[in-house]
Amino acid sequence: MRWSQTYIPTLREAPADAELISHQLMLRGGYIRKLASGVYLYLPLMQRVIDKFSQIVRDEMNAAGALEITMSVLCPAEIWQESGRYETAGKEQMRMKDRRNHEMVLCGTHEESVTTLIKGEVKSYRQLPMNLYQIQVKFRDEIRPRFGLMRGREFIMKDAYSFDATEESFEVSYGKMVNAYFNIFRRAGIEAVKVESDTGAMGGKAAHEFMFLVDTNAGEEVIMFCDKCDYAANSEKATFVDPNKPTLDTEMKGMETVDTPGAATIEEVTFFLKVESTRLAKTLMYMADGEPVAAMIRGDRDLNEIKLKNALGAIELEMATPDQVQQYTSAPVGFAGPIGLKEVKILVDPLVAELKNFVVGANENEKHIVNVNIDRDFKADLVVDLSLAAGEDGCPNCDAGQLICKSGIEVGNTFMLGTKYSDALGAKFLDEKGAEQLIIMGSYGIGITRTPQAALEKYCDDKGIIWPKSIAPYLVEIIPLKPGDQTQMEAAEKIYNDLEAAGLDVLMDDREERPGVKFNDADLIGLPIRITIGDKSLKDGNVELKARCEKDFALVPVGDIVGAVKQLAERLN
RNA sequence: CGGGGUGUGGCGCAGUCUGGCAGCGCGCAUGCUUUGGGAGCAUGAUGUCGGAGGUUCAAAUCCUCUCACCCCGACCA
Repeated sequence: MRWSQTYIPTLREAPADAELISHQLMLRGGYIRKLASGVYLYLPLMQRVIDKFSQIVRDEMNAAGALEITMSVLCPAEIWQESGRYETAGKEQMRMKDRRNHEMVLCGTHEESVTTLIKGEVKSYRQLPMNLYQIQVKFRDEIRPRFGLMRGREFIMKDAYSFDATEESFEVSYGKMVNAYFNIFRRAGIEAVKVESDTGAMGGKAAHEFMFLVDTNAGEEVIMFCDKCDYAANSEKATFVDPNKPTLDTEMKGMETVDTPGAATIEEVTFFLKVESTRLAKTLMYMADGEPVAAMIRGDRDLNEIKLKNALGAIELEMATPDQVQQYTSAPVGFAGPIGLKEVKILVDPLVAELKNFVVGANENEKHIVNVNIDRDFKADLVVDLSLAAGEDGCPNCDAGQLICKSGIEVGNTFMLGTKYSDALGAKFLDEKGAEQLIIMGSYGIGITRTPQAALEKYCDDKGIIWPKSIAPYLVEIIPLKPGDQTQMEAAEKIYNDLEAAGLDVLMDDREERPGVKFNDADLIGLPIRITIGDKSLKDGNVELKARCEKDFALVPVGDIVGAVKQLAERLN
């Protein structure tokens, strides 16, 4: 492709509303433009990136035995109502009515559609296993779209769905997908790690996420890693071994209400009462689907709202407002406790449940109660892990390990759905014995538009993008410094034709621009290899061959360029 | 939804406090010169100042309402 024949509108300055480096580079490099909040247009370079990454995904999915199909973005609301997700998806779901006033959904994922398809087709265990996938646009009315393609309201996703007759067969299917994912990200030049994750609104029994680890503030997820073993989990999901176990009293002491004037926070109370924060239980008031809930966490720990939400089976969970706290505890924020609470469900973290003689709020302004003991002084409705794992916590998987926090961008996910959707929508088959069984399902996503942008958080420098070669829009950029010069252009055309004939993707900057402009644009759009054709080296029959990620260039005779380019590409990421 | 902020030519911004000709840099067009890391000179085009209403002799500027966009939080299949 010649620069003059395509459309690469580079910008000297990034539009002011782009925060992330990757977002700025996408805009400045002429890859994308914004149409509305969370809605982007993909320009020619981006389209090529999408095509290249999609092709890698396609190759590996096909190699794993999955079949490509295309399902409609539109879906009748009824099957979402049947699966129950019409409720749980809530405002996240784009909806519309057709001209007959029929409710339709603009899908953000396709479990309902694909399960409806399968239920009409699969009748026998002989037809299983099966895996169907598509690469298609998705709609999610994100509460807060941001970071360009990282969190849009419309985006492209590869979504796959597996169908199996038995658990054993499902394990194999799931393993194939996990394996395919590692291949995909490796081939795309992106190092992704697999971590345990919460299942969220997808439901099912377990899930994993594939994370691209970054040092920038683009990481929307916090991942906990063990420094000794291979344990890795999203912080939403991570469990841990408590490293700060307090020494426990042997006997229960008598409960006593004490004045704690001005002491509402954990720090203030520990200072005032001169007790360790590990001997104090904080009681956090939440509203779960409109019902008040008290969650008790040891003073030194933070609550994991996902764990709380899951323990309650709640759809909506939010912290109680100060007014609600006053209403349910008869005290201002800071003095809530479990004793005397009425009509409030009490959930207690195990680290609190094991304590003896601990401190809680008294549900009375400026008062706390000391020497409180669970069961004797109050009853928990449920004792369940509610604590957020933190750095330096013990690893839940091995003895010696400590957890470490890292920031990551989710580029893929895999869900063990079990029979949630087949049950809800009635997708059954007959097994060998002629007995009716529910199909066991999995679903598997990869962000086609998100992943390349995520990669840019790492693959860039102060001049611009440095694409991994397999998802770069072109492999090579040729820069004839003087397009008006006949000798230079002859060399440029020969190189251009030779490279194209060798099947390599080439972009030639044939614009009548000054060298500085071309060099800067080349660095900005970030093609892996640059060939500069100028008088300096051409007088000896050479051109300059340079990798975007390296500082030095090599002189290569015009006739040897194809081999030299291939050789250079070989050692680039 | 709560908190903070921004809307002025394609992009980046000044002007708003204190009402008085709508400006600057880049980009764009034409010409000449220039040509190995974002050229110089000259000439030129491009704006319903986000929108609606109001105050005023006069509104980008003051008031009211509204819309869009960004950041933090909640949310995230």
